[in-house]
Amino acid sequence: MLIFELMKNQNDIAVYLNQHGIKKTAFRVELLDLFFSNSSLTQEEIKEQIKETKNKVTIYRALEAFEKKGIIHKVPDINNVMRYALCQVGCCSEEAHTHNHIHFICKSCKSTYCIEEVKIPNINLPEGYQKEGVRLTVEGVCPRC
Amino acid sequence: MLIFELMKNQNDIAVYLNQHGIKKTAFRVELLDLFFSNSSLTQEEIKEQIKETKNKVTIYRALEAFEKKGIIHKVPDINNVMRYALCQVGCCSEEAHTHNHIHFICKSCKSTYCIEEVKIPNINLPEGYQKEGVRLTVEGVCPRC
DNA sequence: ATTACAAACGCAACTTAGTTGTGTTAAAAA
DNA sequence: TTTTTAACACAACTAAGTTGCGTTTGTAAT
Ligand SMILES: [Mn+2]
Ligand SMILES: [Mn+2]
Ligand SMILES: [Zn+2]
Ligand SMILES: [Zn+2]
Repeated sequence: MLIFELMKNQNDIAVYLNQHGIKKTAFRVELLDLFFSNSSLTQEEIKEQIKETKNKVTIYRALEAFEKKGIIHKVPDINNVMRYALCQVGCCSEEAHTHNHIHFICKSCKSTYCIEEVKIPNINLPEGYQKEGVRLTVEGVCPRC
Repeated sequence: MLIFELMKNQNDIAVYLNQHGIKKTAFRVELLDLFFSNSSLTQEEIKEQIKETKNKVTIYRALEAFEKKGIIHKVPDINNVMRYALCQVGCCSEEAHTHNHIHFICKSCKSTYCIEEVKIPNINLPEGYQKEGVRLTVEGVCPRC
């Protein structure tokens, strides 16, 4: 289920935040709202589009809180800049992030997509390696470009 | 074939650099030599261990040259810091990097390994996505830890 | 409604990765 | 030996991300 099917208005967003133990400040409501219309965001892009604050620290601390509560997750960019994207509803929580989808980065428009339809295949490592997490990123051209 | 089987002494290293159109300066010989004894290196780690220069720019430009010539390749770190590792002999060149192995990052000792034995599986993307490159990174604990 | 507490905010100051330009040095080709 | 060009060093810069601290504000208890 996609999260934005649940979010009809600002009030729903505030409730969603409260359910995750996050206070509904004007900025954090606006930030979560912004994630509904963007497949992924960098701190920079957020600063450009958000009205409620221009403070980098405030943005980073909100992102940190959202991630810890299982609302968003990190996606490494093509240039090693961190991007952030929504988690599926019910997928992640304060206890653990459980998604195992791949990420697609468009070389043309620089968008980053969470491709839920494509799961990360099982990887068999050589003797002695203990696997704890896997990241799989595909680069190329997205359908819109 | 592993590159360090070929490199018996400093002179072999110099020849190898020249074959790739890179001048044999004391620093670049020392740098290439350093890669033989390290599974991967960051700019920072290089600066700590190299005697011939402490200049960040010199290091970055050497890494850039090595990568362009197909001698080393980039590996994104767990914290989005770039690491660098040797390419297999005959695998890559000035024309193209052709490796498709996975990378393993040890959470304990922070080492990054190129695991040549494990190839990146084929990924089938949804309609409309054009694949150009794939990165697969596994995090966990390495055999030595 | 008032109060009390913790979460969130804003500001300043900092660290570190990575880049760009320019003049100088030195390796290799002519 | 001379010429060419890659490589180097230095300074100055951009941008990501972090830390500490005093202030403000949301929320829940009284
Ligand atoms: Mn994702
Ligand atoms: Mn590798
Ligand atoms: Zn695109
Ligand atoms: Zn290890």
